[in-house]
Parts: sequence; C-alpha cells; structure tokens
Amino acid sequence: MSLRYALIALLTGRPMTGYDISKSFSRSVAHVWHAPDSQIYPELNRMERDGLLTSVEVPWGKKGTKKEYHVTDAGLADFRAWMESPLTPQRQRDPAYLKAAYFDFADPASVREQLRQQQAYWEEQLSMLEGTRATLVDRTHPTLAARLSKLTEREAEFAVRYKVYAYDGLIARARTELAWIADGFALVDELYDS
Amino acid sequence: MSLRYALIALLTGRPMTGYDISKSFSRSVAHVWHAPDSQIYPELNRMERDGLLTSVEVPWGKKGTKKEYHVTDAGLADFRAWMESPLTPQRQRDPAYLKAAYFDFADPASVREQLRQQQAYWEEQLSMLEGTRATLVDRTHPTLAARLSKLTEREAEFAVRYKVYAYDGLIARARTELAWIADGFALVDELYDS
DNA sequence: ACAAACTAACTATGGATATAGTTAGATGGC
DNA sequence: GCCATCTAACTATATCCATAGTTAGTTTGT
Repeated sequence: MSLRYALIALLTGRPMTGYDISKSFSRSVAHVWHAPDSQIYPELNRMERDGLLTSVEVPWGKKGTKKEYHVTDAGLADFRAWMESPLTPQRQRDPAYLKAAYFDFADPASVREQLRQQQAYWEEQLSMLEGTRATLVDRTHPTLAARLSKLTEREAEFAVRYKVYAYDGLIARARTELAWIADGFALVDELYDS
Repeated sequence: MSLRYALIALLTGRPMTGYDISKSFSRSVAHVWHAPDSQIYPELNRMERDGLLTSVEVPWGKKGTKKEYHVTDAGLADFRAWMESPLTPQRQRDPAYLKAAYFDFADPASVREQLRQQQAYWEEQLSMLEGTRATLVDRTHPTLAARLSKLTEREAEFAVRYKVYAYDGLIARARTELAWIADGFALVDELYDS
C-alpha cells in the first residue's frame, strides 16, 4: 500500500509522466522505495480512478502524446492522512540473515564469496546514498529542487532536513551491514584458519 | 523462494508438524523470517510433492493424527545448493524511511508519536533478540539443542557461532534503528522548539 | 539513409504475501 | 458437564511484486 504514497510523494515535487516516475524510481527514489514498471503504471491508473491524481495529455513530438500526472487535493489529503497514521511494523524477512544463521551448511570458500558480494553491494549502496545526500544538502537534487521552489524558506529547510535525516538513516544502515560483513570475514577466518 | 529454505533449515533441527512450524515461525524464527500459516501449509505440501520432504502420520490423542515432516536427502541437497548460491540483493522498501523523508507533511505531534511507536517496537525487538542470543550461546535454545545433539563438538561449535553471528547482525541493526529514531527526536525538537 | 538508443505506456504470467476465516479434535479448569 | 483455550491443518480472497516481455513513436550519430 505504500507504493501509492511513494508515488504521491514523488508527484508533490513536480508533475510527471509514468515514464518519468519509472526513471525516478530506478534512480534516486529507489533508495527508499523500489518498484518496477509493472506496478507503477497500473497503480497510476487506479489512483486516477480513485481521484488521487488527474492526468493531462501532453503532446510529445509530432504525433505522440504522453500523460502527465498531477496530485489532486484529495490525493494530497490522502497522503497527509497516511503520513499521520501509525506505521505497521516491518516483518523481518531478509535472506542474508537466514543464510548467515546456517553458514555451517556451506563451505568456507562459498561463504567468503557471498560475503564479498554482499560487501560490494553495500559499498555501492553506501556511495550512492552519500552522493544523493550531498545533492540534498546543497539542494541540487532535481526532484527536491522542483518542490523547494514552491515553498517558503522555513518550509524548504524542513523538507531538506527530513530528507537528509532519512538518508542518514539509510547510510547508517549500510554502514551497519558493512560492519556485520566484516565480522563475518573475521569469523570465517577464525573458524577455518586456526 | 526463501520460505522453502527457511522451512528446511528449521526441519534440519528436528522433524515437526505444520503446526509446530507455524509456532516456531511466530516465536524465534520470526526474527529472521516471518510467514503466516497460509504460506506455510501450502509450501509444505509443494515441498513434499517436490520430494524435498516426506511426511509421517503420527497419532494425536485417540482419533486424531498429525503429519510430521522430515527433510529428505534431496531436500538437504537442495538446501546446500541454495546455501552455496549467490544472494540476490534486497530491494529497499521500508515505509519508515519513506515516511521520514516526508515528515514535513505531518505535524510534529504526530511525528513524535510515530517515533515513539517505532522506538517501542525496536526496543522490544532488541530485548527479544538479546534473549534469544543468550539461549544460543548457552545452547538451551530448543531447536538448536535438537540439532546439536546430532553433531560433533566441532560441528556444533560452527552451528552455534554462525547463529550467534546472525543474531549479532540483527541486534546491531536494531541498535542502529534506535539510534536513528533518537536522532529523529532531536531533529523534531530542533526544528519546532527553537 | 539507417540503426541504435531512448521515451512512452503498457501487458501477461506466475509466485509471494496478508488478512481473515473454517473445521475438528484435545485438554484443563471449575 | 461444559466452556475456554489449545492443537492441527487447512482454505478463500485479494493484493503485492518480479520477470520478462510488447508496441509504437522520437532522437541522435554516422
């Protein structure tokens, strides 16, 4: 159900087509929420049907058109209501931890290889997150910049601070994962090389 | 697809009925993997059909019977193959971070209330995780104890160390979340009380 | 002139997951 | 004796989500 609100959140910055949204999702927004096209397009249609969005047909080239989605007042009200509502806690469901608990079923070479892969993944995540954080702080992040232009300085300050706060959380999480992976290497070394 | 392997992992400890598994899932194993009955029972049937498990009818009371599931050699081989295979990295999809990035759409009282709820949730998680970790270290954890009895001391040592390692990761993650939540309180105070 | 790459908006299919039940026997307390 | 609660094994329904396409128009480089 959060996909719907991730979409409204994005569209509060600026109106976008489904394609724009899909690109935003695979770029920066994917850091907090990932979704493939096959979820985005149907959800946009449902949201328009439910009156949370309206679409405007915009010409594209000579013959083509594209649909630009705008958040309606009802959509914004719905988003605010969600923002005020309590969070349902996340279920733990992470294959990395499940696997780690049973690493004794794999050989040490394979364990090390998997740790290396996880390490590469989280290091890449971390540098992406830090890069994006920097564009939030200096307000060059495109979607954020579009939204800030419609706000007072005080409001803009709040929007920036909370986004930076969210990214700081993601960065801390990535660092925690990396520290855990480092401990994993140390454990394998201890168990097999001594 | 990991549900299947979470089930085999559990059943390597000791044979269980669907009901036992369901209970294990809502108790300790839920820390690494959560699943409702409606996933567990059909998956057990599919796994038996695929030859990964066999079931034995066991009497229960005077008239009743229950089905006790055992891991087959094929099941164990499948599990080992999964344990050796690379992990597909997890997509970020956490409503808490999505919300945090847009907290400026909610009023500070609601933000504080949501932070308190998150804090309560993670504190409870943390104490559960630490409790379970202790039962792993002293080997009183029931499912672990059952599995250890079939292993050599060296193998048992490995099984325990990896499980403790997994829990240490979960504990570190919980602490990171709590630190992030504390930063959230500080941020709200700074933005609204000055 | 033509191909490659990009923009746009989907769809089809299957598997994963959540919510909320049902049916039936067993056990313990009063 | 009976009620509440527990054990056992499901089912029904709907939504979420991933993978992997399709169709069509646009832009850019050579």
